[in-house]
Amino acid sequence: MKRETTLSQSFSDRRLGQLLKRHGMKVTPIRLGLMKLLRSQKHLWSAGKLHETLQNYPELKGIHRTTVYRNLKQFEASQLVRSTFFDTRSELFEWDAKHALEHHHHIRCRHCHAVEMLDSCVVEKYQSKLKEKGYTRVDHHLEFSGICFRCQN
Amino acid sequence: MKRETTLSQSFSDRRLGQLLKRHGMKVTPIRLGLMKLLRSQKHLWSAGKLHETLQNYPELKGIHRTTVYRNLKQFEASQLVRSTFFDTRSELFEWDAKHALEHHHHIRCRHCHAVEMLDSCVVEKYQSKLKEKGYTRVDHHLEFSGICFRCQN
DNA sequence: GAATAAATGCAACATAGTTGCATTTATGAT
DNA sequence: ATCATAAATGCAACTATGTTGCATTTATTC
Repeated sequence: MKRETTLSQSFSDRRLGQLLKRHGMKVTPIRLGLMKLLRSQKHLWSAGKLHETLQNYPELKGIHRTTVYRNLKQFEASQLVRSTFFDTRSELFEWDAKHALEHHHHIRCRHCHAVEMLDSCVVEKYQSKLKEKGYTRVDHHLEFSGICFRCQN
Repeated sequence: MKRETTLSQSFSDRRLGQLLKRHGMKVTPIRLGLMKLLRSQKHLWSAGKLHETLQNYPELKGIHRTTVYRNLKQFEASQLVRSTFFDTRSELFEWDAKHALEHHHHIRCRHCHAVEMLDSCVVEKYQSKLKEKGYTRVDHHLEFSGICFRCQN
């Protein structure tokens, strides 16, 4: 058991390490841990939750919040993650190392806070109208919320 | 001059006071000041900006942040204001005492931060699709940004 | 294995907002 | 008009989220 875990981890680490180097970042245990968490869950980690969860890795216990924030900023600059926000106070990050995620939005359950990814965007076409109003580089932020089927009373 | 100002103020105060009472709130100078600011500008005040601006009224100098936050919460509960947020960290409030504002969104200039109100919503229809996915009470948050014509280099 | 540039930890700070509690004020009843 | 009372306000402290400068440690390159 120990062997498999180690093996698969080191295989994974190698690929993630390459990714970091390709973007001019050094390969550190914290970065690898962050990447694994971000990648493991389809979407949307907050910096706080990532920091908290990393403490479960014994070798990463005690790492500093600041480091998590700084690494997330770098990941974002290198487009390894994208960020968004709901009406929570914190920025949320999702893994997109392969730039494979098309422009999309999410719906979050206001009860259990589960997030689901949505595949289309109804807004993009509308943006041309805003350009007619004189705006350039128009962008938008759109997120949905509701009560998911699991949480219907 | 003094007379007109006082007169118009007291007329305005009376109407605003009625509004407060109708919603079970006492009529206080701070509340009247907040309402006037919110009402005076078409849209979107932050709590901080409201607090700062109220200090210009000599009779309101020194009021406490907490009071502004609490009053805004109450206004929101009474639907005298609506709140939204962009990617700024703070919640923004807009006056809607008459519930006359139809569901709408805004576009904000990423350079000068000016906000313009938009009159239509392309998203509402789409929400029925989300209900088909099992979500109830579906809502959305949508805001646009761009560079307005005044800020094109 | 040493040099060096980057990453991390740490303390301090910033911003936005909240909470409990004591004091003050607005209001309705007398 | 005054009083009782509930609500509003001020204040201090606290929370959450994030940032910055600087000293120390670590990953990488030679």
